[in-house]
Amino acid sequence: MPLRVATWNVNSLRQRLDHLARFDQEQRPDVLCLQETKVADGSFPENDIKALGYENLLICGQKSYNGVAIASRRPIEDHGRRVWCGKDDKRHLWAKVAGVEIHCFYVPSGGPIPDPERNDKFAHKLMFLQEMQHWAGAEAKGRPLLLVGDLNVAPLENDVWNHKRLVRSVGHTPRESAAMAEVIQAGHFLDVARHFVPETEPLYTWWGYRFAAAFEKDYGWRLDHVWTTQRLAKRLEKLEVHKETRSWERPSDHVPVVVDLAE
Amino acid sequence: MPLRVATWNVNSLRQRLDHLARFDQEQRPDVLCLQETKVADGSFPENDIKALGYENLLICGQKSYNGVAIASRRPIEDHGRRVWCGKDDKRHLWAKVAGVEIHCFYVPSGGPIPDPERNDKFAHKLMFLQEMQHWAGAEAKGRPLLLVGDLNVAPLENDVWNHKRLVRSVGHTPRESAAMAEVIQAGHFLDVARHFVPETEPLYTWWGYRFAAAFEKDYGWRLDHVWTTQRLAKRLEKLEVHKETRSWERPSDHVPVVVDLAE
DNA sequence: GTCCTAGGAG
DNA sequence: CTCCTAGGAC
Repeated sequence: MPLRVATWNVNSLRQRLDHLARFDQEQRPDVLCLQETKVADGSFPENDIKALGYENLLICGQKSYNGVAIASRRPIEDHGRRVWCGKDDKRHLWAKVAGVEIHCFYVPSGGPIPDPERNDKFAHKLMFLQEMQHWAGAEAKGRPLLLVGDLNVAPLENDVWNHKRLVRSVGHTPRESAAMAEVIQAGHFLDVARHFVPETEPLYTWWGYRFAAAFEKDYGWRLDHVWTTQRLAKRLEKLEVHKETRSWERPSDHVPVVVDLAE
Repeated sequence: MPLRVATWNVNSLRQRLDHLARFDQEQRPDVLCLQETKVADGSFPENDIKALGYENLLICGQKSYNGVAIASRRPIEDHGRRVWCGKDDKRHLWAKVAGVEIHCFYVPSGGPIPDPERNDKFAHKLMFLQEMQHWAGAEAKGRPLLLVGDLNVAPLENDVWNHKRLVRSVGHTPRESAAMAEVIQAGHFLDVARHFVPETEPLYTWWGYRFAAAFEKDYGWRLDHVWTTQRLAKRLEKLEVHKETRSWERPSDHVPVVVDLAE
């Protein structure tokens, strides 16, 4: 049995408990990394998550915005979190499970305008990616580490439904793609989804709510990622993007991504 | 085939379209009188209601609060509405169907304190009932008229789950019960539900949301009423309170009441 | 569009 | 508790 890790931006954990239960039943991950839980720690639905069999919980949330959590069936051997850009806005958490350091990230989305001078949120996003780069070079590289989460960047042409149309849109600008490439380089990371699915094929994990037909027309973006350091690369067995959840009733705009690591 | 009329405070029509469809399929009323539609006329879900077979629609709504509607499978021969207490807050509508003048009312709920000096909403409710009394004596009496709706008064002891406890609560005060009795007297109305169900038996049409267990414990109130003038009394066939709808998913706090009039 | 917040109404 | 409004985030 491999170590199975899932990452999912649930867009409000309390609104997604049924989906989480169904997904869990169908995929049975060992570790669940959640983003955008949007719940203060005191209101976290601990019992619901434990009832699914996740006895080991790390939560790092706040009211309304952001928030991450890691739920594990297996013991958590070590854990921690880091504050990014001097803002404790609940975007990162890590847990060591079965010897693997699993990092759960929620990178800022970056606001509407891809210009750090005119848009503080975009500046925050770039700074966040830069801090990730420094951290990757200093701390991640060379360790048995899995980095997952909603990184809010679709770096490749086939990571969005229309590269030409979207290349000036936040999430797919060359500047963000370059920043993401630098994080990968600094940490010697492997982009696991693209390890299994060639760059020539479209691959998406997010379909917006705003256009009702976005999912039917497959107007998607690959914003959710799974990376490993080189030390774990040989243990990769498979990766699946669970697109079907996007057609469930009242879905998250993101779908879960599942990775299996041989033990 | 009798003329079947249903009254239902739906607590937002747009939130209750599925319930309405299910109720309609099971009971097939000829005329549907709705209260608390909470929708402006421009946003009324006309197509959904017509799709159920109600080709004849009267709507009288506004954004957010109140709002009434009459939907009929049979032709509407005449119709109208009256402004009560000088406030055009969408609480009344009437339609003549098969020779019967059907009046749909939504009486103000009356706020929390049963004192017109300290609570303008209670004063408004009492004034509304008084205007109904004048109207009943001047206009309703002696006509073939059916008055239905959420009257927001449970006038008898067994119209609430605990008379003693609730006798000082708005909706069950002696003052409101007396005001309602005066409307009935002025219009020579028959309280149809109590014509079929003895006053010694509890009979409710509303169970609040605030206590989760209100429905299971049967902490109900009879706020929704069906009255006829004497001229229609001999045509009464039956009355049913469709309590089962209160246990459907995401229900209104009120349940529909259905009356059959022989033709 | 679908979340979140808050306040108001019931 | 379940509606509604608005504004904000994504």
